[in-house]
Amino acid sequence: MENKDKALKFEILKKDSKTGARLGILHLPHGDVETPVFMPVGTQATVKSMTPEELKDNVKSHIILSNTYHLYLRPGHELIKEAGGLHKFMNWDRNILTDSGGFQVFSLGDLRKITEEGVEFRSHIDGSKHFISPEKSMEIQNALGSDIMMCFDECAPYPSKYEYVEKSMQMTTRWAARCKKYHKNTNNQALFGIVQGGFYKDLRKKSAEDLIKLDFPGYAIGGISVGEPKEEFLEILKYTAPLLPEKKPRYLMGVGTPDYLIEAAIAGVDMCDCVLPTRMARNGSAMTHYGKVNLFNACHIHDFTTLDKDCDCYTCKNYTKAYIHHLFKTNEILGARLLSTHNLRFLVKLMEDLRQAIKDDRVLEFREEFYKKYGYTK
RNA sequence: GGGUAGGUGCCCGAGUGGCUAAAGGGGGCAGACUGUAAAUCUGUUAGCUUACGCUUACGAUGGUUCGAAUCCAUCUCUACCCA
Repeated sequence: MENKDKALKFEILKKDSKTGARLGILHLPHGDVETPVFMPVGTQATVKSMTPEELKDNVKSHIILSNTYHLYLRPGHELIKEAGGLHKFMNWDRNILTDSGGFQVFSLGDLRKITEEGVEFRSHIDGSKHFISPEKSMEIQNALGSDIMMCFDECAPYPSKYEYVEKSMQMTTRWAARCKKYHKNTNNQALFGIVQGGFYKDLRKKSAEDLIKLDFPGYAIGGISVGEPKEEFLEILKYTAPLLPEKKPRYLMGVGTPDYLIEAAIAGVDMCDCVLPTRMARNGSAMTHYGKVNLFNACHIHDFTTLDKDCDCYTCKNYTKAYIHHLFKTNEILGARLLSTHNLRFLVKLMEDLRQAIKDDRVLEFREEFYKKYGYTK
């Protein structure tokens, strides 16, 4: 089953006996990554408000995301190539996964026009017109030099009609073949395929089967967590993950609440990413073992306790809720930084704990304990 | 002492006869955020009531009018200018 891609080797160390969860290591050009893993998102060559040192020392992250579309627009992939690649440009010597720009096809709404050839965008910055094809996305990601690249795909909105999703999924598969064909730097960059098919099981199955024929070193589940109810999310997640090759890494795109991460791992997913921890942080909310905490709320004015007594992060070791509340009330940027540190560490640590639970073969117990504390009724 | 401009809801501020419980900011209180068009967005912010609604409200008092934050008179306070 070894394919010719040298950039990635995936090793599965252990499987949980009662769930689909697995413990693994991604061997990548910029070091090993233990899985299941949560990957912080740094769209514009920066995980907002965090330095790479903080990501290493405080968050303890080994892989982050960045974005093709954004970096293509600014500063331009040629400039990043000139800088010596994205790692050097942003001073991050661990792994980087780049999204293909496919999600922008979804999120930019009426700023774009999709054809078989590719997608015509109007820049969200200045309105200028741009065209990204599967080949162009590969060219950009090659120039960026990320360790894992993503195929250019279309992420269908929720809800969407069957006929639309079917056509969209088929095009995504054709685009995947074109990506695969164009991408030559397989020794240094692993290219993942993305399963689409919305919330229709037969389409998910078809998408997975066709992509597997193309033989990618890893597979992502896209088009999920786009506003659907949790039951539908779980249904499609549990259905889709096992369709993907057992021995290859599975990446669930765009998932970042603690419960979704746990459910994803249990379904057999190895990698997740999300903007949620950093965005929530900038907007004043913290994820904690005891549920969500909004630091803007007046109940923290005199609260000189720490954010989360079970957290080992820099913020929780050094600061009180009263202080962080004050920082947000006064619009001080340090508030966003401290909460970003905490939220990212919280999710990275959640995955560390989950990995330990897999080692100890007690994933379901771990989930129950976590949910009980967090306040989930499930 | 004289003159001028003003006093609007927690604050700033629009409003010059009915569509005004009163625009818009700010502040306060809450909510949302899931491959980042997000340090963003949404709701709410006189009192009573589940609600219909009722009661108090635009410095004070009195008046004109079917009807006044808006017009008139007096008083009062503030700012600036002149003595």
